[in-house]
Amino acid sequence: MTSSTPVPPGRPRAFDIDEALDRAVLVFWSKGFEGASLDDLTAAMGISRPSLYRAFGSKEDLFHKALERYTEGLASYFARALAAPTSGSVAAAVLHGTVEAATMPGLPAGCLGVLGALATGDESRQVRDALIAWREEGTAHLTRRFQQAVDAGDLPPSSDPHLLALYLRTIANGIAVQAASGSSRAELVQVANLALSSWPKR
Amino acid sequence: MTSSTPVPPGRPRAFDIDEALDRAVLVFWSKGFEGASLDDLTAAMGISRPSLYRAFGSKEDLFHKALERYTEGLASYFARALAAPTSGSVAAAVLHGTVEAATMPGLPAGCLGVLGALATGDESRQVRDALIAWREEGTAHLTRRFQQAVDAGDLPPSSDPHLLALYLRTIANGIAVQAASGSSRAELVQVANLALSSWPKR
DNA sequence: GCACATCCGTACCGATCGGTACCGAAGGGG
DNA sequence: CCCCTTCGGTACCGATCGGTACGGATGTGC
Repeated sequence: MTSSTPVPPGRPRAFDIDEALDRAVLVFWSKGFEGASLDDLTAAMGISRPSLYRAFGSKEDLFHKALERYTEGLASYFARALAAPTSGSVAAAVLHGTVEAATMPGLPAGCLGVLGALATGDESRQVRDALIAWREEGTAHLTRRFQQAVDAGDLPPSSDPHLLALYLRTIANGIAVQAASGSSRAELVQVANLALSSWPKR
Repeated sequence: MTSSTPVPPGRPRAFDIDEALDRAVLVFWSKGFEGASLDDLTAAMGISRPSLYRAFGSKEDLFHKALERYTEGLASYFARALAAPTSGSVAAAVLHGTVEAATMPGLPAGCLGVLGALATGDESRQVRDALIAWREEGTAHLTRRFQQAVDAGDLPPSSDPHLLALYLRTIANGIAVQAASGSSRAELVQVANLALSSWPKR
């Protein structure tokens, strides 16, 4: 059964193409497509620039192959979640899998599929941090507001104001990404209402 | 009362600085900080490159001023929402305001605070679209799965499989942004569980 | 009307971007 | 042993990036 490994002519490749692809996944994941320069990629992959182009075609081709590998690897929880027995267990598996994959120690935070065209390069890190602080400030405002609500008896004493604020921020962030992806206002209003249905009753 | 407008020496500015800032907001909003080139900005603002630097300092300074103006303008719904009478009405005002602001006809979709360091320039539009398609595919899978659940009696017949799928995607996107912003796994697990508490019962 | 300060825009800077021409090296097939 | 094919890296390409030097224009204060 040598047909599965028909030794190609010419000088053999001196690096493991899958291992190099794994390195590329990490770079795109943490820096995004635009933020990942060829120097970043070649340095992480341990190969030269022409080697990258021979093996993967172009930066964009490389990104698509990295996304594919990410889908079959670190994001494979999604496919497994679809096979869960009930809709509730599907939903739980999707969200818990997302949380787990987005917060893996030693790996970039977040999801390549969301941040790939979104994350930023080194040069504008200050801007990115400023925006994180901007969103953080909003969360802090909400936390204080919900603490007042607890104090006023408007929310059950068992409520966690910070959790509620973080919950709202998360929904709002998700809505922003969905809107930028083309979701309609009517759809997102329904999503918002569904998210609000789990709000604690007084 | 001329002290409030002490006519400065030198040649007066030939353009309205606030109007130019509004144009800059739209550019950063739709293309992100890195994706917005100086040519994009100067073309939209109708001023030359040195004029931009004299009036705003640098590209980064301009971004911060644009973010400030966005906060006080199109994102002012957030400050108003905090003043709503009950926590539930705060939450509803925040999410509905987010949806409305993120889907304003004639304005960029999404939120400058989320997409500012995230959106992409023209050059990688194909990559961005590919990622949108990637997330869309996931939503489609979930929709089919939940349709099966309805057919099997696992979900109430009144359930909307597409809405449930979109809801999950939105939460997952928000979780990814939060994770990239530094939220811990423990926090996000709580957020996920809260989101799951509104899942329809059989 | 003259000095001064600021604005205007053209035309340029070095750095970096993604991508490639080129040539020596390393393998298999005849 | 030679040819062919592919891989290796150096050194380069044009384009674009953010940022600025500079000289002419336009206003106020003396």
